[in-house]
Order: sequence, then C-alpha cells, then structure tokens
Amino acid sequence: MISQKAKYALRALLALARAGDRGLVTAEIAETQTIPRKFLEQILLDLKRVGIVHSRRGKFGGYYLLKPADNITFGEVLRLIDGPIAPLPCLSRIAYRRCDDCRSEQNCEIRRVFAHVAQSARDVLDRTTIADALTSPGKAEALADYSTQPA
Amino acid sequence: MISQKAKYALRALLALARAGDRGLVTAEIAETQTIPRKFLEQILLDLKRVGIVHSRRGKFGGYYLLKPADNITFGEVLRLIDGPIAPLPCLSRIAYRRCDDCRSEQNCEIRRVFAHVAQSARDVLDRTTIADALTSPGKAEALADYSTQPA
DNA sequence: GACAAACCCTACCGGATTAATGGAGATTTA
DNA sequence: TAAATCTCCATTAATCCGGTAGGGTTTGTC
Repeated sequence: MISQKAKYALRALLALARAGDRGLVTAEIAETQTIPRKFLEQILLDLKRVGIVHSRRGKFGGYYLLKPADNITFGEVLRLIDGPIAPLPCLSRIAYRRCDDCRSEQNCEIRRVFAHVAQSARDVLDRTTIADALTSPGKAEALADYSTQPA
Repeated sequence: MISQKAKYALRALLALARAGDRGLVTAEIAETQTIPRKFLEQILLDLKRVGIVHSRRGKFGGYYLLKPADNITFGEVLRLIDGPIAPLPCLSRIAYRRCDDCRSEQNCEIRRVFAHVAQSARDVLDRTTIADALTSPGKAEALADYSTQPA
C-alpha cells in the first residue's frame, strides 16, 4: 500500500498540472482535493525541495509546477514520499541494502522472484507521468479492463 | 517493502519444500534460515491455520508441507502475512475498501495508474509457486538479467 | 508413569512510522 | 501597515513491526 501522504502528493500535482501557469494556493488544493491543509503544506515543501514545484510567497503567492507535467513520473514522487519502490532492500535502486540475514544474494530464490515484481512496478511507475495520468482513460490505456473494476 | 515476517514465511516454506516428506522441526528451520525461533513458531501456526503446512506434535514431531509446493503461490503467502498486495485499498481483491476521500473511483487518475501496478504484481506473485522458486535460475526465468543485479 | 521433545497459545513490549496538528515567523503585494 | 501567503519546527495519538516471554498441551521412549 502506498501511503496517504503519497496519494496526497500525487493529487496535489495533478491539480497543479490542471491549473497550469495560474498555479494554486495551498488552501485551494487542500479544499478541492480533501487534504488537511497543514499536512499538504509539508508535502508541497518536500516537492519543492527536489524541484518538482516552486512557490511564490506573500499575497497572490501560491504553488506552481516547476517541471513540466510530462516529465514528472509517478515513480519519482513515490520514491520521494514513500521511499524505495522495491519490495526488498536488496532490490532497491535508491537505497540498496544487503539483507542482513541473506547468505547469497545470487542464489536467493525470494530475491529472484521479487526482482520481477520490482521491475514490472518500475516499468509502470517510471514511465507514467502526471501528464499521462491526466489524458483521457482510453488514450494511454491498453489495459483499460484493469482500470475500472476492483479486479 | 514486504515485511520481515513474510520473508521468513517464504524462507520457511522453501526449506520445507526442500525437506519434502521428512519435514523439519522449528528449531532446524530457525537455525538454518536464521529466523528467531519463537517468531517462526507464530508464522508456522499462521501457515497451518490456512492449510499450507501441517504439523505433528510430540517427540519426532515437526512441520510438513500440506499443499504441494507447486500449488503454493507467493501471492497467497504474502496476502496471508502482509495483507493486500494492491497498492490502494480500492484495488484490493481480498480487502476492498473505497478511498474515503475519493470522489469518483471511475475517474480516479491515481487508481487507474496503480491498477496496472497491481495487476503486474499479481501476474508474477499469483503465478509463481514455491516449487518454481526452487527450480534452477535459468529455467523459469525469461528475464534473468533483472534477477542478479541491484538494477 | 516420568521425562523429554516438540508444537500451541496468549500476552506483552519497545521503537519506529504514519498522519496529522499547532504555532510562530518570513515574505510579498496592495 | 495589513492581509495573505508560504516556511519551519515541535508535538502527538494511534498503529504497526519485530520480536520476547512464559507457559500449556501432545506425543513418544524408557
């Protein structure tokens, strides 16, 4: 499960992408997206620190996308907020760590299986951008059947 | 990330599969797999309750696979120990829950994207069995390149 | 029938994480 | 200067994770 925080971050970015150059103030995002205002502020600061959004302070300030929407991937947002996408530390790109109790990484059956899971998750998350998510369902979706029902 | 507990469960099952009809006592699994003994006992009880393993008490007791190794999937073990595989509650098969703050599930961009992630995770986890994991790397692995390096 | 080896069950616990909340401060524009 | 806005830091309540502890029950052997 992805965290609530990550969901909020993605929702905020989708809203900012829709707003375009006009940008949005935190209160507005919080209200329309049903995100606790103060929590959202922290999230936007995180997104700002890594250069995904920027902000203007003071009256008529607000938040704006800094990177173009088609250059912000779900993967990078998730890694920022929730940490590694990989299901095992020994499969993480951004935070590789040997499993402390693992004899041989080469021969680890569990690692071998989850490597596939990690790869296919990355295939989706690192290729899908905020802009992609905003385009109408039919367009970028070859697998539309998976998307509308609880499978 | 999958939990340590799930990793232990999978390792225990792999060990039991290798042991076959001889079975194994908890102490033996704990030692060879580097799993805290008492913690392992709890895990094996969980696996027993759902009929994946069975046990014999008393002297010369131990644990045995009840289901054939080629009929135990990574997915079912993961769901048992860690809960839903789906990255969003509204995409879970075993524990569907509407996102409390989601306007329209049909139009949720985030849900649409993560539906693909969930599906591809399930494609691997529900098709891969303990027996598969034990067969030599080259055999069931079309994507061997992903499996040996931290990608 | 005592003993030992094994599984079975329940409770607890410390540390980390999650999802916030609160308040004071800095900045910008009118 | 006032108002609106972002910025920063501290705190918190609840939950989860990864165990530990301490028995209790069953089975086989001598």
